[in-house]
Formats: sequence, structure tokens, C-alpha cells
Amino acid sequence: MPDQRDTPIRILIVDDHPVVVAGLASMLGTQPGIEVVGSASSGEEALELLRTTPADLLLLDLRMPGMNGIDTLHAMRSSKITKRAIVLTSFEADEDIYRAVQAGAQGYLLKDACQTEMIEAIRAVHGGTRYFPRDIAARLAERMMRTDLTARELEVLHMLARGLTNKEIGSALDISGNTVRNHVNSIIEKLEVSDRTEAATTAILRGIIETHG
Amino acid sequence: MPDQRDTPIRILIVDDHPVVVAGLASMLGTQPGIEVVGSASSGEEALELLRTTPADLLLLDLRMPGMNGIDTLHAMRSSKITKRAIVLTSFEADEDIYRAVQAGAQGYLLKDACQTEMIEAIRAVHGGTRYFPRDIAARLAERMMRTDLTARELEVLHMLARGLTNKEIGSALDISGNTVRNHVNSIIEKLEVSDRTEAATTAILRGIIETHG
DNA sequence: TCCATCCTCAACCCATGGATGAAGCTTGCC
DNA sequence: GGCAAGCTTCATCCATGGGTTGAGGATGGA
Repeated sequence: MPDQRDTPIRILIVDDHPVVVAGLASMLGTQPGIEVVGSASSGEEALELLRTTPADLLLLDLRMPGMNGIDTLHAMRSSKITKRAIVLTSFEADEDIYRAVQAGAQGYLLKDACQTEMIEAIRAVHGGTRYFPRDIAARLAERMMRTDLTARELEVLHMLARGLTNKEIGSALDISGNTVRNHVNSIIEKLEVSDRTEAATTAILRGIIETHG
Repeated sequence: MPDQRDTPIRILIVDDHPVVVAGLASMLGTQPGIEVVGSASSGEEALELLRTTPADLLLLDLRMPGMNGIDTLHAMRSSKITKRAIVLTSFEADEDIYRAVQAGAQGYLLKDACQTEMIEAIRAVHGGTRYFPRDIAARLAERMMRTDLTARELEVLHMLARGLTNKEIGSALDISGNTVRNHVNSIIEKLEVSDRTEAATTAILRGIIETHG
């Protein structure tokens, strides 16, 4: 365990909400052993900032306009930039959690977390341990059990949720309405729901479908 | 217009996210003419605090565990407590906006608002003017044009979104499946969607249905 | 090569959506 | 009281859509 006075944990905050940035800075800035070295309001800005600002750990918002948290993690991996990262978001949609972990996040915090929990998570992740609240870990485990939807099924799911019929989806994808039915059935089975309507609502609630637009 | 130095606007923050409370306090606390006199993490706590702490304006989170923002506004109205209130939330679901205004909120801010906008909103609402961002105002106007769903239709909508068939809904409500069909048709018409599936997703996206549980 | 997965298609049967009609009920207004 | 309006209830007919099942072809990894 590193001496906190000699080597403070350098944190970069990435969030498009000014309130959250200010709140994190104020909650963490006064903590011994923790130093907020910068903040960015988007993934692009964060990557740019990382070129000049040495940081140990990212506090990363998932849903941001433009390059979101997942995109940012992937971009970092592509650029061989390896920083530890904690995803900090308002949502506990299990698809979000799953994708964050897949993209390389070592921790996942909800924005209703208290100061103590945040600091605990930061120290844990900086020390090399993963950190997930109990509910989040449970959701993650549950998600791990499920099969991913295929690319085709995701296309169908998006259209289905917008109220298109199988025939309309078929026309849009240039396949038969019968085939669309099979994709829908596969979706229903994988999501463990009873019909297309529940598939749509479940997809939104689990974060499989974007709710913005 | 009151002299800012003599009569600062006394603000009470109500939000269950410690980060947001800290952020607002840090963003607003240093502003001339604005004073944050307290914070509460729930509606109940806010009402309790209002007994002893004089405040001019509430910054109120909509979605909180227990008594939420709308409930709090209603409770204040019942208790003849008239405070100006700005609802501050992450969501721009038009049903949320509509209900907030119906409950007596004079302003609606998204949490991605910048410091300037927040201060502008606070000064406007304290001065007696309503404040709504352009998008929000548009959504509100659109919502105003629509007809409210009846209590029965809301019941049906909830079950529909959980994937129940008309017959199953009928059994649960102890009415005929035919009747449920009529309710569903009415829902589809009022929401201006094409089928039950889009009705369900639209209900979630517009905030008609709670997404927690 | 073999197996698994994905995408594709088709046919059967039931559920759903749309259009009406109508009855009992409460609410509120004249 | 009497009347109108709205909500809830139930019904029928009909066209369409959707859930189930079975099955073939393509692809890719073991």
C-alpha cells in the first residue's frame, strides 16, 4: 500500500454534467492521498487531456454526448493507454454495467453513492482491486449468464421497439417477415420475456436500447 | 429587483445524490446574492427542514427514494407552504415535466445545465418569472395538447408493458379481455402510437411508467 | 470433417388491432 | 329532477399480426 502523503492518487474526472464535476471535485479534493488533476466534459476531451496530464485513475461518466464512457475506454485500449477507470453513472442498467466491464472498467459506482463509498472504491481500484457495489455485482453476474444478442437481432429489436410490425421490419432489412419473426422469437427467448412488448420494455430498462432518440 | 447584497436568495437543495448536493453547494455558494441555507436528501427531510429553516427557493430532485419531488410539491401545497421551486433532474421525460408544473414548480432544469444557466433560472424564478429551457418548454407544450390517460388505462398500460396479454390483463383486473382491448386501443390512440409495443416503449420514454421496478 | 451458430424461409393457429354498437355508471350542470 | 358527458364495461366481425415449430443453407471454429 503506497504512502498516501508521498504518492497521491491522481484522478481525472470525465462527466458532461458541471454539477457532478463540481461535486466530485469538492468531495474528493480535500481527501488526503487523493488529488483531482483535471476534468473533462467528454471522452474526446479526456483523451486529449491525458496526453499532457498524468493521471492514475479515471472517474468516467457512461452516458455523454458524442464519445461516451464505453467508447472512451475502447479508445484508450486502442491507443495503448492503460489507466484504471471507475464508471460513475446514474443508471444501473445491467447492459451498461456489462459493457463497462467488458471495456475494461475496474469499478462501477452509482451517483447516489456517498463520499465514503466513493473514496473506498477509488482506493480499492487504485490498489488493484475491482470494486462493485453488491447490487451491481449481482446484476453483472446475472448478465454474464445470458447470451448476447446477435447484430441482426439488435437491428430487429430497435425497430420492434419503435412499433414496426414484422413485415415493416422485413422490408427495411430486405428480408422476409417470416424471418423477422424468428429473430423476434430468438430475442424473446434470450431476454427471457413473454412477448415482443416485454422484449421492448426490457431492452430499454436493461440499457440494451438507447433511450435518447 | 431586490438589492442582492441585502437580501440574498435563500436556497434549499433537495437531492438524494451527495455528489449533486456538493456540486450545487460549490457552484452556487460563492455566487453573490445567493445563499445555500441547507440541503436534504429526501422529500420528508426537506419538509422537516422547512419548519425551522427559512428559505426562498427549492432546488428539487424529481426521482428520489421515498417521497419524490412531485410528492414533496404536493405535500407543500397541502400544508399551505408556498415556496418557489425549481425541479432539477437528469431526465427530460415530458410526463415528468408536466407533472412537475402541475404540482407547482416554476422552473425545470436538467442536470447537465451549466452554472450560468442555473443562476439565471434561480434569479428568474425568485423574481417571479417561470424558467424553462427551450426543449423543455416545447415538450411541455406538446404534453399539454394531449389527453390524460384514465386510471384504468394506466393500470392496463402497466400490465401491457410487462408483457401480459389482453386476456391475462382481463383476468387480473377481473374484466373481459374484450374490454381490455378497448382500453388498449384508447391508449394507442391517446399516445399516438401504432401498436401496443410502441405504447409500452413510449410510456417508459415519456415517464408515464416508472422505470424502477 | 464435424459441430455450432447465425440467417433465412414457410405453414399452422391464436392473439391482436380496427371499427362499431351499446349498456350501466358517476359527475356535474341546468 | 333531468340531461349531457365521460368512464368503464361487454360484444361482434374481420383483416392482420404474432408466437410456435420445423427445416435448409452459409459460415466459421474445433
